[in-house]
Amino acid sequence: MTLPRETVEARMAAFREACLLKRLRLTHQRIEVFRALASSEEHPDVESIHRVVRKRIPTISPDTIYRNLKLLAEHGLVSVAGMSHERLRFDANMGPHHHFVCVKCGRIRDFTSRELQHVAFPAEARAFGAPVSMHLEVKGFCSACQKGRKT
Amino acid sequence: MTLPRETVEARMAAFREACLLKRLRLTHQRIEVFRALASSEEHPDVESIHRVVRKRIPTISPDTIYRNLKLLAEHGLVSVAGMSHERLRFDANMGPHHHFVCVKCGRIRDFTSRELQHVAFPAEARAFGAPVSMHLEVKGFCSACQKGRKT
DNA sequence: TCCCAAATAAGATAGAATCCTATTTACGAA
DNA sequence: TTCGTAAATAGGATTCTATCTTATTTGGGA
Ligand SMILES: [Mn+2]
Ligand SMILES: [Mn+2]
Ligand SMILES: [Zn+2]
Ligand SMILES: [Zn+2]
Repeated sequence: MTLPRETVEARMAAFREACLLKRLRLTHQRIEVFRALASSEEHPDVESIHRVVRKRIPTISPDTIYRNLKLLAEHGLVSVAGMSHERLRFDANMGPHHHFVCVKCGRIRDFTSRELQHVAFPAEARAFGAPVSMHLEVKGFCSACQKGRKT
Repeated sequence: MTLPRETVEARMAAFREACLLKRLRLTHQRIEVFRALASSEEHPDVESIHRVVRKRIPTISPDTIYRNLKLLAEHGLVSVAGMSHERLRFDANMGPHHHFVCVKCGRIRDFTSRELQHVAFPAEARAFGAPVSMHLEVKGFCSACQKGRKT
């Protein structure tokens, strides 16, 4: 809620534009859900957004927040922070390494990179506090899922 | 299950060693749970590990898998793949950027890095298929959580 | 203004992860 | 080896997030 008003307004304008283009109805619920997210730098969860939107639309249901955010994510208007939110998955490889994650089948493959091995914590990240680890996640289509993919 | 036997045996030996050192009891359940994970490159979930271990210990409960993996993760003997697994969190910032995630309070902060901006997909990752995006996650203690931290 | 597919509200449901507790067990000490 | 005890387990109960179902409402084109 600390974003400059003009940034939020720009996002709102782009949002309305994109919804018209994509034939997504501009319900007040949808607009207020997006506004709450677009006004935040906190990467909020559904409950947090619900608390905000309920001030303007007291009867809005959590399901509407979920439904809209999922829809907007599918249309590339918002994104989900972090990795695909499935069940917990574990790793016995405790050496430093990175992951290639297939966005279709969910398979996770390890890799190391001589280049990246020596990359220090970015100064921009260090400004936020004390980094302790770094993990690169490359998302894409694995070889198996790549063949037989549309277009 | 395609890992060389000697790799698995080395991991088992290190595991027993670490458990003795940390005074973690070497129960059959714990040993077999670790063995199942240490024998896999698939970053398996609890259900998958349960299926494997049940062949040797038919009465083992899923709770025992969860409990042991959580314990072992706290002791740094295994790790959890991907980012902290809490509820879904959303992002209206659709530009390319990375995240600093505080391991204590869970706060997520955006940053960009001129260096990283121009890093191509690592060849090692490209070998697995067709990469589409890349995201760096720096974990650490944010400034607020850093002060007043033990040691 | 009318129409209807899209969207919503509210409760039901599903599913992952954790909790509870009686029972069993690993392992240090005698 | 045996014993005592704190740690660990099994299995059912519980919690909690996210999705689904369905009756009702509504945005927006005609
Ligand atoms: Mn890995
Ligand atoms: Mn972000
Ligand atoms: Zn795949
Ligand atoms: Zn913090």
